[in-house]
Amino acid sequence: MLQSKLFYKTTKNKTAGTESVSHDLLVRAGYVDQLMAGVYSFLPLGFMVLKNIEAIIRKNMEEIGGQEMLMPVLHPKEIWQKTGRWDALNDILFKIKGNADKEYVLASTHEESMVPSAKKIIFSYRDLPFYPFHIQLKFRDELRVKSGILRTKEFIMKDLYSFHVNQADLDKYYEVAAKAYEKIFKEAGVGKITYRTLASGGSFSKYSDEFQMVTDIGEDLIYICKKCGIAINKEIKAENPVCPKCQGGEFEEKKAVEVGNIFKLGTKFSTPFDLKFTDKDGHDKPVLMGCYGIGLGRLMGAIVEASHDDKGIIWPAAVAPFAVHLIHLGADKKTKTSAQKLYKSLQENNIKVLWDDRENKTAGEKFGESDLLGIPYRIVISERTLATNSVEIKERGKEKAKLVKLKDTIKNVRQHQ
RNA sequence: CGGGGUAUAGUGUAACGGCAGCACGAGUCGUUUGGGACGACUUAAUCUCGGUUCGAAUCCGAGUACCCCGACCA
Repeated sequence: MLQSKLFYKTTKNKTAGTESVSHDLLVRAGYVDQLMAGVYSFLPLGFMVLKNIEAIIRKNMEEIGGQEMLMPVLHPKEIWQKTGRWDALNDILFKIKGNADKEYVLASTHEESMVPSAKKIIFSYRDLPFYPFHIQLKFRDELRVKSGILRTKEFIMKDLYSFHVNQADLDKYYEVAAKAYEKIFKEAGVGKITYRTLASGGSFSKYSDEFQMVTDIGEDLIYICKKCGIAINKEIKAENPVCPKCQGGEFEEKKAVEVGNIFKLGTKFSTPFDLKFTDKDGHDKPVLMGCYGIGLGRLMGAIVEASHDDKGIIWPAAVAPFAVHLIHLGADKKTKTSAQKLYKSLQENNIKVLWDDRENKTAGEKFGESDLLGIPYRIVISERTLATNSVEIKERGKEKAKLVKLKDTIKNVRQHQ
């Protein structure tokens, strides 16, 4: 991608009226654009990051048997009345009216549309288990939006729903899903600061597991067990003075943001929709369900909260919009030609590269913007480096740059990927 | 929804009740090119409605929007 053609604009000025770092940086660096409170566009750069996050999630869901599908956002009122959530979620549900005053819901989650589909597919124990998932927009009229893309009224979420013949099968799969979640956060570059956290199950069950990323802007307080590394949410800490996993008692208190949550739904939704199956013994039994969510935009914001410095964002390689930020300095033809060649060569080797091909920009401007954008590798090519047939490679977030022979550039970048 | 704050060019900020200015950005031309260049010219703003006043960006009232704190959530 040529930077001169990229649909974005950065600014040196701090975004007015923003408190959180991710909000400020993502706006300033041209990743997102706010349309109103809690509603954002993902500009090309931001969309690239979002798609990278999505790809990691999709891959891991498919690895545990997930089948991706797409569900409607526009729901009829009746299915929400059936589960009681037309009233229960009244505060956050967007209810809209169509022709002839017919009422609809902009879906805030998708059990209500998933279960009716399952009812047409699942009849026998032979039809179970199933693990459909989807990645799409959901709407919640949050009473208060917060911190840029960390809490919004419209957000992209992955939800996987699992259907089981009995509790043992649900319990087993729940652990499989939890492992997949740990893998997702690890692959997204935040595994070391994201903790599986025992939390309240809300209206679904006694307990659920949250995945909490430690950052100062976090809204939740979690207690991390120093012995085994799992955590407990403050909301249920009083009930669990010792670690429920290893019985250890020493905790470290941290602020964290919830980037994922998994629930055992049990029969919460199969009962109202009368979703049942015929078991081996010939009797009808209710299907047991689990649900497993991750907010993609929130994860993106949380990553920025956890990974930045005073100059800008520092993307983990797996989610970065580009692997390499190529910068040429100086106006001489030879430098630009060499940069052009390197750009082509990187592309031919399937290394995602953003080339700052702009003229009339000083080194300072290019470097400053590069730091703000946060692409993992910065490659500088200039008269100075070309004097030794080299380029300069610097990792974002590290102080030192190194000179690498031009012909070894690709190899060098590869090694670090 | 309760509480607090803010509202001026694209962005960030000034202006005692008396000529709306500065910086960045953007545009044209020229000169520049290793950490946020230089010169010349240009572009563009007082949230809305009402009130007070000779006169309102400024004071008052209402509305709206945004940010922050609380309850809730991915």
